[in-house]
Amino acid sequence: MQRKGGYQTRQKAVILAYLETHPERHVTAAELLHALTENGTPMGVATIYRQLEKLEQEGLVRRYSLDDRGSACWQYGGEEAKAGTCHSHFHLKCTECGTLIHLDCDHLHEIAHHVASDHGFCIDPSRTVFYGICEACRKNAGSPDPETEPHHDCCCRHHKTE
Amino acid sequence: MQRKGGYQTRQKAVILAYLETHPERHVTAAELLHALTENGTPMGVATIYRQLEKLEQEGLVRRYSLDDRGSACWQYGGEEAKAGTCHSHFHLKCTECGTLIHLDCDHLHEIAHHVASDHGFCIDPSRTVFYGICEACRKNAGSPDPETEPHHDCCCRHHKTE
DNA sequence: TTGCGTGCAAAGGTTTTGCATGGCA
DNA sequence: TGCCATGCAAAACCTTTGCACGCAA
Repeated sequence: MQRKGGYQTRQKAVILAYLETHPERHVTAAELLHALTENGTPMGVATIYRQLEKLEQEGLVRRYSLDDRGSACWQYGGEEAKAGTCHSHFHLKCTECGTLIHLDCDHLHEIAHHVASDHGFCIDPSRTVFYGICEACRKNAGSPDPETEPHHDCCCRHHKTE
Repeated sequence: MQRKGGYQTRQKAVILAYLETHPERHVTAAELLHALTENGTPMGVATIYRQLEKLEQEGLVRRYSLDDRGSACWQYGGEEAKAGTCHSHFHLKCTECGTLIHLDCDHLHEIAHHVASDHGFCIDPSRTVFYGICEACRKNAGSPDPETEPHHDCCCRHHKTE
């Protein structure tokens, strides 16, 4: 195995370490810059972008475009992070309040299979984000919509972050 | 009904006309700028963004964030465009070649229902894009992956654009 | 006439790039 | 020693904003 990942530098180690210790977070370049500066290990913005790109190519981190517009963000977890945090499930993002819901649900995996087998398209769950309105915001908006009222009889796990 | 849409200006009409005549396209602000300039009806970038924002608020056009990063794009079709082009189905975007696939599939609508009823989250199909690898690119990459080889026994309609 | 819409240019934020220097192997 | 990585600053992009003027109603 030759030069997998190029040179070993302090900057690369620090970035990876940060992402590793926050496996559930989707971090933007700006947040990373800020966090590492406070961390006592400041570095240039260019370095952050360049290293994130490399780490992504190595399969150690994933890049997302969660914000409707604006900045991209990254998260630890590739093939080598089997213990798995977010690469196996889907994300739901509320366009109202911005809440990000992690949803690990068999129904959704079924869909991915269907699309792959019947439409020839391999969905990448780690890059796909469902946009819509979350439960809380729908209730705040005063449109409970009984037909879609949750009845919580599903075994699927889901939790929120950010 | 008062001032629905404010003043009637040449610029607004031209933008809307362009989107109306290309209902299947997802157009970026830059493309619009270029097209309208060639069209003989040039206008400032700021006007384009401002009008697109208004048209979106009026429900006449939809805003998407299709590109992994970079620019947003817009498409004709809101509540008033019932004949419907893209607001009722899902989009699959190939991260390899950029192809955008429009997929109108019952399985997917079923999923949306499941997520709504069991997880309390109302998915907005018009804003949700599935990322992954399309059939053509998977074959080019030389990884046919027999388990997910398409067998085309699905009645769902799908077509490509852009 | 009133005030929204327009155009231009400047400013905003995110990401990329050029170039000289620094540091890993 | 040979390159790759870094840092800084400038540039590239997309989008928004300020301001004076134009135009719809």
